[in-house]
Amino acid sequence: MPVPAWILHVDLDQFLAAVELRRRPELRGRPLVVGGSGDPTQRRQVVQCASYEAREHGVRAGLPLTVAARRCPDAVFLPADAAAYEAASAEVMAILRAMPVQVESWGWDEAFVGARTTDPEALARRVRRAVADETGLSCSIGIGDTRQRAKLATGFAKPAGIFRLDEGNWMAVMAPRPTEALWGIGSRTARALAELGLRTVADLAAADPEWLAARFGPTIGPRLRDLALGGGAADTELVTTPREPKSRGRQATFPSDLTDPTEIRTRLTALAEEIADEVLTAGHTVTRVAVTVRTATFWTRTRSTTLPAPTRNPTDIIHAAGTVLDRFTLTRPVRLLGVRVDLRAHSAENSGQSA
DNA sequence: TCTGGGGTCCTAGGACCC
DNA sequence: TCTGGGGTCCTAGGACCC
Repeated sequence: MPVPAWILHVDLDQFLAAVELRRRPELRGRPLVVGGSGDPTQRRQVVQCASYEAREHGVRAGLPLTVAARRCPDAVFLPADAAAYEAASAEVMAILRAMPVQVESWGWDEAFVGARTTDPEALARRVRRAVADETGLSCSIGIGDTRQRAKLATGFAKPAGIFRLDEGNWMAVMAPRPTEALWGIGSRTARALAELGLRTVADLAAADPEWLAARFGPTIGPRLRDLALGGGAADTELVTTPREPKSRGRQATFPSDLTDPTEIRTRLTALAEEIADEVLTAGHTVTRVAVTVRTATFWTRTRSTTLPAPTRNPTDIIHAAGTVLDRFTLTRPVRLLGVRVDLRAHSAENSGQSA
C-alpha cells in the first residue's frame, strides 16, 4: 500500500507583529499595531497587522489607523517594514525547503508543504518546532488531502496549533457552514449563491455543476461546487517553482485629494517612472499599461492599452500611461492613482518542465 | 471612523478577419 | 438585400486573496 500524500498549510501567526516583536522584545505583551507610516494621526492609512493584545480592543487588519488609535490608545504603532518581512519570510521558506518536502510559497506568511507520510501530525509538529527554534516565530498548521482542506484546516488550528481536514471529516465539519467560509468564495459570490437558494457548503456541494455553469460561467460554476466538496483533483498539485510575475503595479492614495490637472499628471508620471524602473531593472519586458483612477466619491475605474510592441524602454511606458490618463474625464477630486504593467511571459523557460 | 497596496483569474462584448 | 458561423485580439470590469 502506497504512503498517502498530504498537504500542510503553514501559516505564520501575526506575522508582521511577530517580526517586529522579535527585534523589539521589550514590546512583548503590549498591544502592537503595524501599518502605513506608523503614524496614527495620518488619515487614509490602515492596519496591516495587529497583535493579539491589540485585537482584544477591536483592532484588526483593514481598520483605519486613526480608528485603531481611538480604540486602543495604549497601542504601539509601527510603520510597515517590507524589507524586514521579506527577509523573515525567506528565513522561514528556507527552513521548509531544507526539509524532505515540496514547498509552494504563498505570500510572505504562508506556504503549502507536500509530503508522503503516514503521520502528517508528526510532520506538522516537526515543522512548527523547526520554525520556532530557528526563527522564534510561531505558526499554525492545517493538514489536508487537498489544498482547500489544508487551507481551511488552518483556521481551526489557530493560534499556534494543528488541525486536520480530510475526506473523512470535511463534510461533518463544513456542511452547515455558509459558503463564504470556503477559500475562493467571497461576499459577492456568497450573496449570489444565497439568492439561488444555496446558503451552506452542503447546499453548494449538492448543486448540479451544469446548472452552476449556466449561472456562473463554464469555469467558475463547476469550480464553486468543487470548492464545496473540498477541492478538485487539480487541487492536490503544488507549484514548487517560483511563479513568474504577470503584472506589477504601483498605486498611491493621497493624504488629500488632487484637483490640479498638472499635479495629477505629475503624480501619475512619478508612479509610471517607479514601476518602469522596477520592472526594467528586474529584466522584464512590458506589453501593456493600465491606469487606475479613484475619485473622492470612491468611483474607481481602470483603463489600459496594449503597447504597439513589447518594450524595455521606460519612455514608452511613461508615455503610454499619460495617453491612458487622457482618456479619463477628470472633473472630480482624485483620491488615488495607480499604474500597472503587464509583463511578457518567458515562454522558453518552461519547456520540458511538466511532470 | 470613511474605506491601503499588491496581485491573479475569469467573463463579456466589440472589432475584425475568414 | 439579408444572412451564417468560427476564431482571435483588445478592453473593461468583477471577484477574490494576501
